[in-house]
Amino acid sequence: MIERVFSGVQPTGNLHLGNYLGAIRKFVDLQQKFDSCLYCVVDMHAITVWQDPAELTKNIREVTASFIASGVDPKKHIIFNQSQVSGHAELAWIFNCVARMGWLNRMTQFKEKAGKHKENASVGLYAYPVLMAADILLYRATHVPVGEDQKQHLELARDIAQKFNKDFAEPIAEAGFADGFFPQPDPLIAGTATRVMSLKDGSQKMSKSAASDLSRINLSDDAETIAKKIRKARTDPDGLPSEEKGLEGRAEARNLVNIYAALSDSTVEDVLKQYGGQQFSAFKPALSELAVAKMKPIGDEMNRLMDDPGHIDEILRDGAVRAREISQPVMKAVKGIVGFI
RNA sequence: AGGAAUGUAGCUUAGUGGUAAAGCAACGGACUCCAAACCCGUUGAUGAGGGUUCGAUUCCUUCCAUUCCUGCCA
Repeated sequence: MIERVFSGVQPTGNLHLGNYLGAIRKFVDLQQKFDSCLYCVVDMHAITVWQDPAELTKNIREVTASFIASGVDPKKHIIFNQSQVSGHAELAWIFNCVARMGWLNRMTQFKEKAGKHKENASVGLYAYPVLMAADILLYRATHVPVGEDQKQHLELARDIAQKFNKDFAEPIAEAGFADGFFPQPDPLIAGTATRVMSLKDGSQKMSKSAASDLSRINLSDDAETIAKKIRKARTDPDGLPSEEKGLEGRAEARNLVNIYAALSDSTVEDVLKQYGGQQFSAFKPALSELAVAKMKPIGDEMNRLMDDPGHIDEILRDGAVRAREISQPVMKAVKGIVGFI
């Protein structure tokens, strides 16, 4: 069975440094290691909470642009948006009938997102993890880069794959698949998990929904804005320690060092070796120079790409065609297995 | 499906038939190695439509949304 990576990013709102360091940038490394990578703009997941249609269109293009600007090769691998490949929806329905309500009731992310108003959440939000399982298994993907918060969803995908294999063991065997039809997708925990925290509160993840825009660095921020945000980032009264241990209990300081390490492709240890003992007034300008140097080319390239939406759409269309080539035989087999004519 | 209640700023709340108030949040300044806290300042709201009235955020009415209770279905 060939190894294949599937990863999705939701086109909702602003992309920020956390999205970049936590996900998008990793795609570039993965495309060296795996022959087949699918990078999917999951627009169908996005609408589990209401999206303004015009904004959604723009956001789909923006995420696509961020992939390309970050260095993903849309020729060698596949960049596409989910809704153009109907197999996602078709397989999700079949999986809806495989997955059990009890499994979904346990999903912590639904509980968090729906909050106290569970009755008011969309059915789609509830069924979200099933669609995600379909995304992965539609391509019989073997490796899925996931963050901590998505681990539970991946486990559900494994459960669904397993139950499908078991429920339809006989027709699967008849179709010539000896060890089950769907593989068990594995999580890809990429090296140092870069968790980028809010610049205003080191205990919160950097997020597009935080009240203050100063808490995040957007991919669309210009050099001046990036510098300002880093200058205003929260710290503490001490200087930088020379060893990692000195960052204990100093979430904000650690976050800035983490960001520096991630952007410079080095380690926290190396950064502290260089900046240990220095004041934030020295470190912050260095960090902001580094951030601008790394982020600005990406932002510029995104802007350039966004100026020609037709070109982006063409890339997505081409990706969708190739994604369909992989998924159609899978879908055809699945339909046969469950007994559809 | 029946009944009840609520709707004021991003959030939590006040209030009045005559310029809509506060706390938190946000933003700016000051302070600070840079920040935080404190201090100073700024932005920002009556769900939508209709009616009564000189004047409606307030009274009436319709709609919409939300919350609670009861029932029905699964």
